[in-house]
This record gives sequence, C-alpha cells and structure tokens, in this order.
Amino acid sequence: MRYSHQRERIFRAVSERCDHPTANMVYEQLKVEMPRLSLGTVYRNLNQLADAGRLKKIPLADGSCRFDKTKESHSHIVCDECGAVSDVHLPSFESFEHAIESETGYELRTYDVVLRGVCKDCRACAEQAG
Amino acid sequence: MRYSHQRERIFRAVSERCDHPTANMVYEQLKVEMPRLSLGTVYRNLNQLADAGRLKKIPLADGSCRFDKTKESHSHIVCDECGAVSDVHLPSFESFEHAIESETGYELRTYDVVLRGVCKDCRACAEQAG
DNA sequence: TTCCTACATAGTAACTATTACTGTTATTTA
DNA sequence: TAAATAACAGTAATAGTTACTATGTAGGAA
Repeated sequence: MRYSHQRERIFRAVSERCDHPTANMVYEQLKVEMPRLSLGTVYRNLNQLADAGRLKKIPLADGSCRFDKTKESHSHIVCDECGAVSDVHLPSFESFEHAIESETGYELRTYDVVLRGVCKDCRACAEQAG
Repeated sequence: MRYSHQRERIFRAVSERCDHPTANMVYEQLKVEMPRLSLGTVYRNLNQLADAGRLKKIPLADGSCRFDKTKESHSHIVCDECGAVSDVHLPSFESFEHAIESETGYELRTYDVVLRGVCKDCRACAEQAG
C-alpha cells in the first residue's frame, strides 16, 4: 500500500471526527480543500484502510456504511430518529465463542452488534412536541 | 392489513424454508407457480409482514436483507465464504440494557447481532483444497 | 347480490450506496 | 532520472430496494 496524499487526508478526516461519518460525509468535508477529490477515491481508500485495520467499517441496517477510528473494541448504537451513531461498550463474546462454534459448526471470525434506539436529543424533541 | 393471496404465499414461503431467504430468493421460488408475481410485491409484503411482526428482517453487512420466520428470539451467523445464514442463540442483552442506556443516553429499542465466520462445509472444502 | 372504495397488484422507472472502468498522474525503486 | 506500477479523477455501471401509475380485487354497505 503506497502513500498518497488523498489516503492520508481521508484517514485523518475519519480519525479526527467522532460522528462515524459515511463515505459521502468524508467526501463533502474534504472536497472543500481538495476540489478534485472524487467520491470513488474516498470509497476505495476507506475500504483499503478498513482492510488494513487502520479504520473500522460499520455496516448499518439501512444498507449504508459508517467508518470509525479503531481504538479498543466497541459496538455502536444508532438513533432510529436522526440516524446518529454513538459508541457503546458491550461485554465481549469471547467467553461464549466456543459454545457458539459448537452450536453452529461455524468457525467464528468476527461479529457486528448494532443496537438501535432513540438518542437523548430526539427524546427531548418528542417530549416537547407531544 | 387486508388479505391477499400473494401476501399469504410470500409469508408461507419464508415460514417453510430454513435458509433465511432474500426477497429475490422468495420471488424466484414463487414465480414458478405465480408467473405474474412481481418483485416489488415481494419486497412490499416482506416489509409489511416484518413491520407487523409476522416475519423478522435481518439486514446484513453487504447491504442485502434476509427474512426469517419469527420464533423465539435468536441471532444469526453468516458464512464469509458462501453467504449461508444460520441461527444462533446468544444470551440476551436484557441484563445490561440499563447500563447501556445510562452510558449512551439512548432509549434502547432493539438490536441486531450478526456474527460472521466460516461454515462447516466451506471449512471442509478449504481443507481439501489446501 | 351488486356496487363502492380503499388497499393491493404488476410493470416499470427511479433512487441510493457502492463498485468498476478508462485514461491520466504520482509514488517508488533501481 | 526513468521505468514500473499503484493511485487518481471522472464517468458509467451495478445491486438492492423503493416509488409511481394504471389496473385489479377484497370486503363491507346498500
């Protein structure tokens, strides 16, 4: 994986924000300073960075993907109202990994947990409205 | 929700098979006997049935969706090689629901857990090959 | 039983998120 | 510095799904 200015900026953009951006959000942010940047480049690099383990890819129920800086392992919770994505720490599955493997016959590689709910802001809105 | 022949057949098709079919798999199965069935009808009905709680919708990491009969609550494991989807029983999150809510400020509604690994068949293939 | 109306359908077009293709540009290494 | 090759921008294509429109059907009221 060879160096490129675009890749580095894309990596930094995701690392520096906390809202788990989509490819398009990264694109919108960067194209202000890099008008020739293309959306395909953003997708390609996000996936390469995820494959290389430098970023984490979070596929959501609606078919879109979010990207996150990799720090210690954690899961995500999505607001059903506004779509915000926040971090959440869950106990790991490691302790029942073996049980899962013998139940299913699968060799377990990884898992995605996406919780869904309503965030504080949206609950506040709902209360005011109703 | 009014009765329709199509809806009933779509429901039965999912209920009677164990491979967590996609909308398209249901469509392919039924159009043999119902040549005028349209894919849009399958999608619409699967989503309505899921909304009504008669089926469960399982959104996968690749952006596609699988549908499953609803029985007792369970999660799913997907084979990274062949895409097969199997059932798996996990301890529920109920016990830490409160902790999650206070950590995140979200009101928890539901969660999707999708495990990923390699199924027995694909591991057998890999062993033979390599 | 017949008529009415709302919901359902088939067929098609559109949409969203993403990936692939093509010719050009830039990084690396020799 | 020059050749090889990975990455780029721009565009076209794809997959999965949803929306639209005209026609058909379920199911209750007359």
